[in-house]
Amino acid sequence: MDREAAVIRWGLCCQFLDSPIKFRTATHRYVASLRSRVARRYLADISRHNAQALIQAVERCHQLGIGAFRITSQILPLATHPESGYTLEQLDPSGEVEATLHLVADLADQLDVRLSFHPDQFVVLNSERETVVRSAVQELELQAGIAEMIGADVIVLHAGGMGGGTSAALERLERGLPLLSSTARERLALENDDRCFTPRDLLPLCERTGVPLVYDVHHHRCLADGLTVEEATARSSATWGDREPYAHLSSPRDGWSSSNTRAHADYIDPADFPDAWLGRTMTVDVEAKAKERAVLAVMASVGHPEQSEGWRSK
DNA sequence: GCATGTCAAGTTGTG
DNA sequence: CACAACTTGACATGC
Repeated sequence: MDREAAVIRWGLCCQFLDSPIKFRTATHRYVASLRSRVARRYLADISRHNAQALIQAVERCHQLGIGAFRITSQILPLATHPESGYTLEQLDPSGEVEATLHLVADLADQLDVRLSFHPDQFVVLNSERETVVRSAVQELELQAGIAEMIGADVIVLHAGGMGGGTSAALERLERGLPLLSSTARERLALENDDRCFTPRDLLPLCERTGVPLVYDVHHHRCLADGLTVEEATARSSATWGDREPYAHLSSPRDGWSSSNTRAHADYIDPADFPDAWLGRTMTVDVEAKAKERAVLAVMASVGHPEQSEGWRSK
């Protein structure tokens, strides 16, 4: 009978610092200045480049012992833009990009690199404005489609705005869930943020709907709710059922006693790694500006806590 | 080559 | 009321 040892799966967010792997982006203003055939070729180039970069990213993570990778929302830049937008079929009629994305799925599976998405702040499923909700659904569906192709099992979303108060906002969020396809809905996870929604706010919704909670301990420390880190860890982990729980870790750039504790530091201060996470099996995305260097550093320091004395990011 | 100004989107909180 | 802060670069352009 083999029983897997409890272990943290460390995750890198979106980009590399030292490794020569770059994801390209595009701006609407520039694309709009091109003739349509040129624009399509330009965007097709970028999507081919980014799909290849994703293969390299998965390989590089594996080489470094990094077990998770968050994919940039710009992987297919402007895909959902009202004017410059496109479908993968239009952009890539030969299916080359799609074939590469299927290779990513095989590779990530083989190398055991967990892939996720994290739509950015413009994606607000609980907005009071209908048009905003519609574009949020559109963006989530796009990312879900890519997620399905590459085998990403998580799309992490902030709960959104607070218009009308916390309970009204949470109700709107819950009403937004059925607007999603099963592909998107099955991958959706919510994250506590540092301004509006705490774990205590979100856990009941997560427990009731089956949408798991990604526990961001830095946000929780910025916006406390009476739950201890231990309690929030246990309850959020439980929302993942049989799946591996997901959490976020970062350190404040200017320290915990500064006026701005929200900005992220280059590295993780080992003191910020919660004791409650020791001995757990979970994925921890490292949100730090020094990217893979920071992931490797925190892996080493948590693995050898006796050596972390006096260790500082700056 | 290198510096510069600009970039789709929402929401909150500060000045 | 206007604007920065979030994830923060990366891009094309102009010198």
